[in-house]
Amino acid sequence: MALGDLSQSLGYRIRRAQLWVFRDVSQRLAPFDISPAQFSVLSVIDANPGVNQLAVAQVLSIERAGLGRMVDHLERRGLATRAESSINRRYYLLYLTRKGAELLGRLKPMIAESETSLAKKMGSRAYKQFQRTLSIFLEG
Amino acid sequence: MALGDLSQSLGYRIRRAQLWVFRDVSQRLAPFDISPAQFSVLSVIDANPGVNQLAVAQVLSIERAGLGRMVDHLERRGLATRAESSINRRYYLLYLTRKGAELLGRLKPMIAESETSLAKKMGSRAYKQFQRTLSIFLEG
DNA sequence: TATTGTTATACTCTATAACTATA
DNA sequence: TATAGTTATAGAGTATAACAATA
Repeated sequence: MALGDLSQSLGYRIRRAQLWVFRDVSQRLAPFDISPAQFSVLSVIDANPGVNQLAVAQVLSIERAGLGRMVDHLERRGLATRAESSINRRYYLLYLTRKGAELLGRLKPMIAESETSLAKKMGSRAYKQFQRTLSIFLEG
Repeated sequence: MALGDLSQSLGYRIRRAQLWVFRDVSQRLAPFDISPAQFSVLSVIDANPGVNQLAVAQVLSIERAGLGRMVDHLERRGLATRAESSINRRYYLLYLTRKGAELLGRLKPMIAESETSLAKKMGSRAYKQFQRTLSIFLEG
């Protein structure tokens, strides 16, 4: 069985690598009922307490409408809160609750394990070079 | 604005790289009303005339149910056909129609352009090393 | 006028299970 | 019993536009 043109496509290989990572991360986070996307939002709020929704959507390069629903979900689970801004009343200031911060603390080792398994699969030398090269995709 | 834990995650960078590639490919294929996933199926059928659906799903690492619907769609558009197997009547033998083969011929240069833009963004040296390293994700 | 967030809609993907027909 | 394919369903992700409130 041949992949045809796909076998020469780096874009397709990146897609397959991403699927591998996504499945690995999903399995490790499943016991906590957290998706990779939810982890990413918790991480950004944790790193930027009081951030507003649009800024989170922009740094993650996702749509604000989808992020709003994600925050609804995190709020319903008691992991994050929306506070009103006294400076700009269009903003919601996002914070992790204590419960959210505690959960994130337990998720971090799972993500670290996933990174380790990825480094093992790729080889640590390639892992480091990839880190450098792929940083260009974090903007835009 | 900080990404928090994500900034140290290669898995997340791979995700962002994949999003970049996906958007680039989608834009280039949009004039033909073809998605990246549809292109991948056309490529595999082209490279393996008479292949059955399960084999296509397996080589692309996707679900057979989803692939069935994709083939429905390609068949309705006159790009692929299902033929009955005289050897094993559970099989559908998949082929590109002439129209499908002609379309694929016009899509290939678009994908090649996307690969070029990716190589330019990453640097050709990294592009080549990535090709080698990421081949491990093509199985399983 | 432009920005932040919400709502609604629709489409795609993904995952699962149950079903058929064939082997 | 196992395999190839279909059908149905539900959930998640994505994209869009229209809208309200605020700047």
